[in-house]
Amino acid sequence: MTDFRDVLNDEQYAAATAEGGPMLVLAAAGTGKTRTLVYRVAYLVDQGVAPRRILLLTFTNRAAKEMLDRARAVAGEGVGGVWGGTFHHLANRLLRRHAPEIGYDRGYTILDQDDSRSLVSSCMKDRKFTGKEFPKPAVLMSLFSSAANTERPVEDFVWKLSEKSAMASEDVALVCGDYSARKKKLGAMDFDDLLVNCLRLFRENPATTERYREQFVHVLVDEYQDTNRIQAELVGRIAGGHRNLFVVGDDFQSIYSWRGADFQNIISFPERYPDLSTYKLETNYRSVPEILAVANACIAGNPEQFQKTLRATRDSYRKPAVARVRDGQEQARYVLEEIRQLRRSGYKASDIAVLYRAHFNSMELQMVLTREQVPYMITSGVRFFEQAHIKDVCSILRVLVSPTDEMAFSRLLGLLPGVGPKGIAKAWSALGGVFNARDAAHRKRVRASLRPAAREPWSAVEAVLQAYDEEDLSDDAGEVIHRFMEALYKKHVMNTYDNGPRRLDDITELILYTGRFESVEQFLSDVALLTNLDAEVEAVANAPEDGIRLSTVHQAKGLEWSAVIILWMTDGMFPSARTLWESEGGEAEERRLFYVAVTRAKDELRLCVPEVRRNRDGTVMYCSPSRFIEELPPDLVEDVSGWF
DNA sequence: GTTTCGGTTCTTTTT
DNA sequence: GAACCGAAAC
Repeated sequence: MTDFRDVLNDEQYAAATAEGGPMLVLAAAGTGKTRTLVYRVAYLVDQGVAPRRILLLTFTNRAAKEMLDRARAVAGEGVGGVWGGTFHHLANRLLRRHAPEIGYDRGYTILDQDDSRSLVSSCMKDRKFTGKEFPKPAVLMSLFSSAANTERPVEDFVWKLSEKSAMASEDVALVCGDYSARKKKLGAMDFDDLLVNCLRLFRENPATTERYREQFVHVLVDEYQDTNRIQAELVGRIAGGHRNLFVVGDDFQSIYSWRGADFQNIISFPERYPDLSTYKLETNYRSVPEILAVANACIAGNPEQFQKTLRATRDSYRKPAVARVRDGQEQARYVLEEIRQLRRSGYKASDIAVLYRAHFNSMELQMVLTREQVPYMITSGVRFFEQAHIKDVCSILRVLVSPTDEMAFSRLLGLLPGVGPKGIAKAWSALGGVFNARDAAHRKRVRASLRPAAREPWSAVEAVLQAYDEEDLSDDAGEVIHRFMEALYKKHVMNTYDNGPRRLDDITELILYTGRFESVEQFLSDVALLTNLDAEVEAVANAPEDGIRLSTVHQAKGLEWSAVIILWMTDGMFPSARTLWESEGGEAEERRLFYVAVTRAKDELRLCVPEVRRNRDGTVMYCSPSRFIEELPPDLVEDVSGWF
């Protein structure tokens, strides 16, 4: 058995082996937060707590998996029984069991962002809110989400719409109501519904609540500063019995308020739990002192935070560099040159990351890296599981599992040649709003409603649907997808996309990925909740060659690299102009985001400051350097401008 | 009457 | 890219 004292410092040890009750661990960046959580889990298992009575809530599935894997290495196989995952996963798991208690069917489908958006779009069209003067569906969607996550009426958020918007606040509420009704009719929940409904379950059903309160003797929450109000209440209720609530977080790294996260949750934690014990982790093992000096300086001015100062343990090295470049092109060339330099001095490609505020910030760099054949990895704006081709092949599974899933049906039928919106609507009404793909009569009815040119390809799809029962494929999602690909989809991809082969590779990956699921239902239930980071873990594991990592700062949270280059440090980009005017605490949050970016770096840090931004029409826009650069004491950084 | 195709415009952050 | 719009093609 491991002696925890040998592997943890005093701060970490105190937290990991504490007795119980409410506990707040304030863990600054790079101070071994994950390590502490891992050993906390291992310690509890070691102490004889049954793993199934431990609940570990994390921000991503990747984090949960990593922690449990590491805890297993310390405390043995028993750790496998710990409940670990994201809030959405927990909610989904509970609702699959208890949905009927709040008036839902157990087999509800989960709408991902893409599905939600098109459903909102369809609601807007029904009310004739179409045209340039109306907000985009995605914008309305975000209002609905804000309302759901704060439990306030949607009218409270219409101020976020542009003043030119033609939508009155009653109209917004109307569409919001329609959207909820449509979801109910489809038997579907969006991401927010999962949380909201899970909370409803707890509020309305004391018996169920009691059952889980009893089960979970210990509740551990990672990244507590990024929980929203619903999540905080969920945690509070579920841990309300045994009151062993262990929350870990860093208010400096709260960067999700636009998604409803309320860092008051962590700030006011001591008031809500007066009997808590607090632990601070401030010893940083990751970064050289010069990088920590920049991190400490940039965050110091933010209001309302727990005072923490990163203490360095590593030896002095070089100062972070600020490179003032002309424009995006020059920035890309600078980054390329720096990457080559770092490689020459011995860093592996996978030791280097380029971080930025928004995905489109990396376009120029991507072009340069591609041209120069520098391998790189990127998780783009579109999530793996929301790409068109992935959703296309999943639609046949969805149709098999849920007869009321109109969205999947539309998607599937739209793949047939010569079938568009009208053809789909005709078929759906011929079916009377229910398509049971496993019923031969239903399949025939679809066939009859199709125009002749589409019937032949539909027969091929029918054969796949038929085989589902006949050959009992309900435990093999991969096989269904494979057959569908052969029957129809391969041809479709090759005719539709110029990067067809790559998309087919993705699908092959997906088929492999289905192997870990026991049934089509289980696969579908999980797939909507998988993030691109989760998918990427697989991709990276399978990739023979490593590359430079390109990432948004948000996606880089929790990760670290030897060398980090940050792009577009200009006012308007970083901090983002929109955030500044859209929300009150915008600047403070952007500053925390910058803090997160800086603290990803172990040895080398470069900050790029372009002077101008080129618009599409060729005009240039002058940019002032980011206020985050300007407010740094000049002696903390080295100016390397003019290297060219 | 429908579907498809080609051109144009825009791009914050994510479970 | 992908969403949207108008025009060509079926």
